[in-house]
Amino acid sequence: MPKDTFFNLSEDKREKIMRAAISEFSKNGFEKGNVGNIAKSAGVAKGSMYQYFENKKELFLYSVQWSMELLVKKYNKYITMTNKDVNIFDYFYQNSKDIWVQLRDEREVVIFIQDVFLGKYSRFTDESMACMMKFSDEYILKLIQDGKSNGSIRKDIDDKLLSLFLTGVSFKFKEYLMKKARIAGEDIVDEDFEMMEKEIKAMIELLKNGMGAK
Amino acid sequence: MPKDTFFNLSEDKREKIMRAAISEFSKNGFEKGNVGNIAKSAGVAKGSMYQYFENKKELFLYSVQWSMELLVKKYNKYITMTNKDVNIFDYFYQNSKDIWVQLRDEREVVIFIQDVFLGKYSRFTDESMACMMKFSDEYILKLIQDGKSNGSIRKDIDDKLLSLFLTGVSFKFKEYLMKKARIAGEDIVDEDFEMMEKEIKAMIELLKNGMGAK
DNA sequence: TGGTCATATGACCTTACAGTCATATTATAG
DNA sequence: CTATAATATGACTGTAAGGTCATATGACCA
Repeated sequence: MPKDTFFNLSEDKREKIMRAAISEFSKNGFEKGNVGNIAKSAGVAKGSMYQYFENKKELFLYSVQWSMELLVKKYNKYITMTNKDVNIFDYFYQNSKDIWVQLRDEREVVIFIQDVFLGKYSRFTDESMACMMKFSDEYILKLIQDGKSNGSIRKDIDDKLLSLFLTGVSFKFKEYLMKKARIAGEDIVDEDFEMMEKEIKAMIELLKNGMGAK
Repeated sequence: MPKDTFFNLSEDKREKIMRAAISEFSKNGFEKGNVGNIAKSAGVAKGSMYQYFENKKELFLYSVQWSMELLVKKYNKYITMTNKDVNIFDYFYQNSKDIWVQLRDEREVVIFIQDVFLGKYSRFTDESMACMMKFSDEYILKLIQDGKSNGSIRKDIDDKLLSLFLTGVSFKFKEYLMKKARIAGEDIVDEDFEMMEKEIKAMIELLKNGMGAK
């Protein structure tokens, strides 16, 4: 957690610092990520960074936290998630669409967070991060159990394997969406959006009925 | 490519060096991976490492190459792959089983290579590595096209999406197998093997027919 | 205006390592 | 047995970057 000094800054300045950090870590990873650069991009002195954060690791971990909080605040990500009666396929649909929308105006933050989840910064088996992952895993598991009891998911396969199956597809598909977004560039047109929506639906069809010919 | 001096060493010594390197990079990643440590583990002087390799990056890249070659040599991985009439589901089955078997006696090498493929060392968008990935992607695509024409794979979904679907599951499942292997420890018993075989089959069932209730 | 406290700053310190090099050792040749 | 080339070695160098600190700046109060 950052020092008090950091929270005494204006919201604007804090945001500038965090965005600079996210950008640097995204580009160069944790080890090569340079605190001096971050300071420069944010328009503060390097020494100041150490008035705000204990060390580079704390800065990194707070970058993750800040990003998550930003996305939650802006898009209510986890509020929609905790609704009752969420079908796992609807969840997949919503989640994919969310990411696509978020990529429009929060490209860097979304890419950063996805990389964190995809294990690019795996040297941090930090508890807080492990906790986030576990939380997400457990949510999926719950959806699976619900799906089994309401008859939308087959019952003959172990929950753990179903979860593996779903998250595997999910991760890969997100990766793909992000690559597409990168190619599409800054502004994503409606045509891209329609295309992408079709692909999400095709993916759900595969999740439901598999790739084997019937 | 290492210098001539390296190839003048005995096979044993070369192996010792490469295994030391793989172990170090696996444990600490590329940036934190220490050439001095590698030298010490391999029982040579640090200076010698620079008689063998131009720099750390070359050492790393050759570690990848060496690992691949070892696995191919020991298990004919890519020879079985290029057989005619390979069904994509059989391929998945064989591939998963291969990894499990290989984990028994080449744990470190397999884990290293998997991490490379899973993008843990993603700062290396090296051509040679990108090439490996592309090769593997294209093989999958070919299997999908074959599957479509011989009627084992549904035709109403785009190849690219099918490939995404399959590799997503595949990656995640491999990750899972490796985690299990780590837990099982040094020696994997027959019971583990049977359990794992059941799980592979369940996964293939999901790939074929999906997770939706029928 | 002067005093006190919080914050900003960048020169400086420290450390860790990648990479070098002069020298020692060993192998090969004549 | 000597000369020469190839290789091994580890002390040394250079440098990048994380982290510190004495000092400057500015805000707030009396």
